[in-house]
Amino acid sequence: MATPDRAATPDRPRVERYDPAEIEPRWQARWEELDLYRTDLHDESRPKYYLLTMYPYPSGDLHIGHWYIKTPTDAIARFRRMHGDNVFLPIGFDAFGLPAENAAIRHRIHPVTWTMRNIENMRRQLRTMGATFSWDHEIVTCDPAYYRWNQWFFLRFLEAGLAYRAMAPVDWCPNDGTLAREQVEGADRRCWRCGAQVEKRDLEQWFLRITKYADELLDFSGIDWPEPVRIMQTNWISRSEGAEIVFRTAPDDHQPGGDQLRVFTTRPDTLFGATFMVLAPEHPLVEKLTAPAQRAAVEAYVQQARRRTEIERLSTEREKTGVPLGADAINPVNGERIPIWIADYVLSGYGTGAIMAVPAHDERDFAFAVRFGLPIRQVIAPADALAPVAPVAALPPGAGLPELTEAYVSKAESDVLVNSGRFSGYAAPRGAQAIVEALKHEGAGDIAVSYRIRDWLISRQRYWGTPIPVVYCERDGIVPVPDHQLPVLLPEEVDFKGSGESPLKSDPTFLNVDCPRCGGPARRETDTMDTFIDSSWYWYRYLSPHKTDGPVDRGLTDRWCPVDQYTGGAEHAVMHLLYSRFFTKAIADLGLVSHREPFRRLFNQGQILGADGERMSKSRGNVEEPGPLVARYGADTVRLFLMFMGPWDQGGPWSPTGIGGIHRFLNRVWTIALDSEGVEPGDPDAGRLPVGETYADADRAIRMAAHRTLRAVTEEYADFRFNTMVAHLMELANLLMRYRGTEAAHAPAWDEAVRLLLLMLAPAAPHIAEELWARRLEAAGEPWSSIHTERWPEVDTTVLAEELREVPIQINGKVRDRISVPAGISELEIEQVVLARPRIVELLAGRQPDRVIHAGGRLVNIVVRG
RNA sequence: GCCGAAGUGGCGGAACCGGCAGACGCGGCGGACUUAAACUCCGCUGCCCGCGAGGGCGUCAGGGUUCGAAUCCCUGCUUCGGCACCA
Repeated sequence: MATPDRAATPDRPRVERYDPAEIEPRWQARWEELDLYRTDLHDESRPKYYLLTMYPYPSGDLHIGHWYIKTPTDAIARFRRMHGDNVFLPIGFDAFGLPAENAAIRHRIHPVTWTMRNIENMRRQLRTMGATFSWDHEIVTCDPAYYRWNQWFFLRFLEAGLAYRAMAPVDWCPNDGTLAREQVEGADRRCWRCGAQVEKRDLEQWFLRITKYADELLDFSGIDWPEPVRIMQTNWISRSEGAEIVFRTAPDDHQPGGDQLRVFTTRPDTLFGATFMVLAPEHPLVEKLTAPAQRAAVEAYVQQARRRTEIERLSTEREKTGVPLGADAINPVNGERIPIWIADYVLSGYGTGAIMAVPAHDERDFAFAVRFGLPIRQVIAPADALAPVAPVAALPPGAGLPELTEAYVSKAESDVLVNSGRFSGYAAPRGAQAIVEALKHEGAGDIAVSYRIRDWLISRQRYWGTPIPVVYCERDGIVPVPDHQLPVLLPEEVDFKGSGESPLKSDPTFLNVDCPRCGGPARRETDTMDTFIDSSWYWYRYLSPHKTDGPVDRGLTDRWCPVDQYTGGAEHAVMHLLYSRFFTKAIADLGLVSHREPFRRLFNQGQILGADGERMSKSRGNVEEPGPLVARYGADTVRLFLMFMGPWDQGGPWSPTGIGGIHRFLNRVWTIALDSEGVEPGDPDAGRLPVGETYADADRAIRMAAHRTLRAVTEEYADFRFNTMVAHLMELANLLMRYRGTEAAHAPAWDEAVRLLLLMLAPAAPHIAEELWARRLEAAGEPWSSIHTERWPEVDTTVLAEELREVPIQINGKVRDRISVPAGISELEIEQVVLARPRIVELLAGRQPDRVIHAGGRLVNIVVRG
């Protein structure tokens, strides 16, 4: 601890030491008592600033990672407030989800109890950060007052055709039923509880039609988001343009043929090179087209594909597998019969679940053809391969082309079609166009767009989530729950043994209901919603958390949205942020909000890892708690240390090494502010101005340093560069420390520098800044007012204009000398001074400079030969 | 495999537009204060040569552009993040 009292002399009173444990709770209580940070959402006299930080999952304890995320966000809020903005910084809890349910199964504790206990704990811990959250707007997503609106949105989506039901595979354990992704463990995919082999099973589930907005979601104009996030979302959506082509099955001994087989291709120009077709094993026509002789092999393959672990299926290294159906398809462009195969490298979920295989021009098809001895026909060639032979169209098949040893995959516009009937000789892009037009004429194809993104599967076969508000009536089928019956409450008395089915099925009073339409017997939907639904609109609810006649307050969302700044982890770059954008667009189309993008600016902060470099988690035992550090150094030190560690978007492994340096810095600030007269007995030069410096020099140096620091720090806060911001404050403090006890410490410049230092420190280390501010006011006999309601100071540019600039002088790019020049001196003048310097004259040794380069007055480089 | 980010002292990192490499902090060394220790304060601290003034070498490796490159370009290596047979 600092012991400035060591410097006490009989004439001067002892100065108390810096004691964060006393200061911090006192100010936190005071701020709360004064409602200092309550945001008046209806105050229109100031510009609004909606600052959103991703709401935490209430895992139980706040770890150092939460501080790393939230603390700089709080500094931003305070910084904006000091600029006169009306800042809204809400907080809440992402309270639904699997961990609560797992706790229920493992420890026989109800998810409600577990969750609410954790939230209580985290609320208390969050307050120790000294952050300015608007607690009066808190939301908790497992509260029926919140999730009823999930249900309400779902019903609106259902009406609008944005929600629908379809079959989809889930991970299924024979003992424990449906499993979430985290419940499937290990490379061989075993159940987390019983260890049984997990398989895929098809269930009817609910989807939201996010694909309807695919094109709009690719458009990021008007929002300021990090490039990597935009790229990730763009890749996730993956729009590809091409054609859909209709093949027909050929008649044979077993079936009459004529069935349509639609394929999507980005390369219709390669149609003549299609030598076989491949269907996904799940393709609906597989059953019908399979020849009796192939039936056993096909069924075995389909079975195998279903059981295959994801790891295997995802491996691109794996050798291609597949089975012929024993049926043929007819190529619409030339009437050629080609065999139909099934193979798991064709995905049922993308395009049409079927492809035309063009082995000459697709690596995967090439590998497959080689493996199974299927023909490979080159139909695209680089222009120069054919140059000597003309006309191309007259060539016999394959003439002049070397045999392919690998697929020729090229997007060169100069490529030419060969072996393609009347299209031979066309340049590839024109060939593609011509072939599609020809197909279109015959109703056998058209241009088409395909997306990688799938509709959003929101059904979860779990308890701890929002019940999906529909019932299944024996007579009326799917019936939505009417609005006035919302919320459909989660029943409390359910069975968490976790065996087989959703706990919701174990409660007959929940399960069995009267049909809202006919009053007859009906069964409730027992699936709950993906928790990403909760987080897809929570920032709207923050504005009016207690509203009962609708999910959002139109007046407030119009005024406060879109969110000005969103901060959160990059792990949400795709799912959460894409779903949120979708939700906003969807509810804009429903007329509920009047903007189409939720977050104007996004910043991804990095992640703090455990000391072992791994993600912090209880199971790894590498969770770092801030509690002991706060107890030892205080919240301000911990806040500042987290900001100082490195760039905020970088994160990294946790190490408290160096936190003492921050604490020493705050001690120095304390000393500077309260004990400017004191001198350090350990410093031989203490109390004396540096050699050769006059009082006026010192005064100017202090003023200059303060304003230079202010200029830098202001920019650094605005750009979230907190690490260098802290470094600049340290530099200023170090400089002031040198003048402590000298006559310069009595001057107005000193006083102003201290004042600026405290104001600049206030957003980052709010408690110590407030304490020292209060003491200054008291010493000056002025009434107290909080430093956090002060205006951010202005840089005095006239001070900076007096600055002397040090200019390095290089000879052939190496620094050999330096001179001090006043700002505004001309290049010619500089050059004259430079060339007269004894050291430069000596080093030039009579040689004439070839060139003298001036880098905007920042540097001089003399270029000389030899 | 593809897409993205990044490689700088013993460590975290700084250098924002191509212009002083290593700010600031940690650690280390030396010193002051102290009966002593802790605390605090002061000085030094990239590597090599030199008593010194000073010089040489240095930003993952190799090449290039430039008066000048950590920064731009090419090739390669390593690490991290995302996606992963998307027709």
